[in-house]
Amino acid sequence: MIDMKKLEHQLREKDLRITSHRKAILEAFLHEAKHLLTAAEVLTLVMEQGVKINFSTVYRNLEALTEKEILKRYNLDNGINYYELDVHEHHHHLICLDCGDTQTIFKCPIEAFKKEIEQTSDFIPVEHKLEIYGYCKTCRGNAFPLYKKT
Amino acid sequence: MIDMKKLEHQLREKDLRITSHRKAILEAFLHEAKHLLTAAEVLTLVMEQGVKINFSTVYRNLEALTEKEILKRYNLDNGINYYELDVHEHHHHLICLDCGDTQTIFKCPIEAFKKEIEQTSDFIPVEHKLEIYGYCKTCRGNAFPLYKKT
DNA sequence: CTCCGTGCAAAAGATTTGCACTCCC
DNA sequence: GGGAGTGCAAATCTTTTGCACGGAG
Repeated sequence: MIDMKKLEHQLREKDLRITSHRKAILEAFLHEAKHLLTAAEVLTLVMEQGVKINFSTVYRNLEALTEKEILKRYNLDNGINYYELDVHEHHHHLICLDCGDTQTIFKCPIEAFKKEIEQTSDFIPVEHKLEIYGYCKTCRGNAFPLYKKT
Repeated sequence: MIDMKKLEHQLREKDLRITSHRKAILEAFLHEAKHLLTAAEVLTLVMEQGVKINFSTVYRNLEALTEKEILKRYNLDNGINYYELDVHEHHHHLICLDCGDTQTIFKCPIEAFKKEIEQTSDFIPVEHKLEIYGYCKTCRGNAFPLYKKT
């Protein structure tokens, strides 16, 4: 499993200094059950650890950590960037329309589809963006009155 | 096929007044080969028709037309909203990483996958977001030096 | 001691909103 | 003529950047 020790190792390996802010940010990702976090959420979580931090620092670190493939960035339907620890394994998210919680699924129906596209059209698929929105176990009770959207 | 006459009919039906700006905006969508347009592109295209228009008007109309299901909104990977005429038929887009052009595909590999999720997990899928990024016929020539991203 | 990292403030880019004026129905 | 639609400017929200200072290696 991934822990702070491994993350610090990765930082060193990738020429990123180990600062208290950096550690607090990664701590936030490690301890937050909800996998996907926005910059604002990261800021709050770091603050809650008692670490004073600025938005620039959050953004600059999210950027640096993403670039070094320690975090992975997702631009969801609302246009806001979300981040999670990069597990280096292709996956997608099930996102609850009610509580916003996310689950990860490692099965991907797109790879075969991409081959099909490549063979039947003039387009060369490279990457894809797939998110599935719906209702999680906890919220499905509240869901049914709304359960009519596409 | 969809034309201005039909669009005007839809406007009337949905209690939206037929204004010169509204018509110019829809005209832009009708005549633009590239299906997906940003607010900025719509503004430019309307201006090119010789119609003076303000950004607020563009945004307010894109919003109103989307709400009435005359347009459909997509939030792409870059976090910007794109719009197209709502054809009321489920489809996805192939988006060229080089020139930004989009193709529409009506085949969707997700529906079956959603059933699978519903049966094998506690999550109730409702809708999904899928876009496939790659290189179009025109740009695939330039593509190969870059063709290594996931 | 040298840069990388940080805070602060200001800027940037996309989008929204308040208010007064305009014009469709 | 009444209310939806528009222009303009200012505000919002997310994210980026310039510059001077502070701390990790």
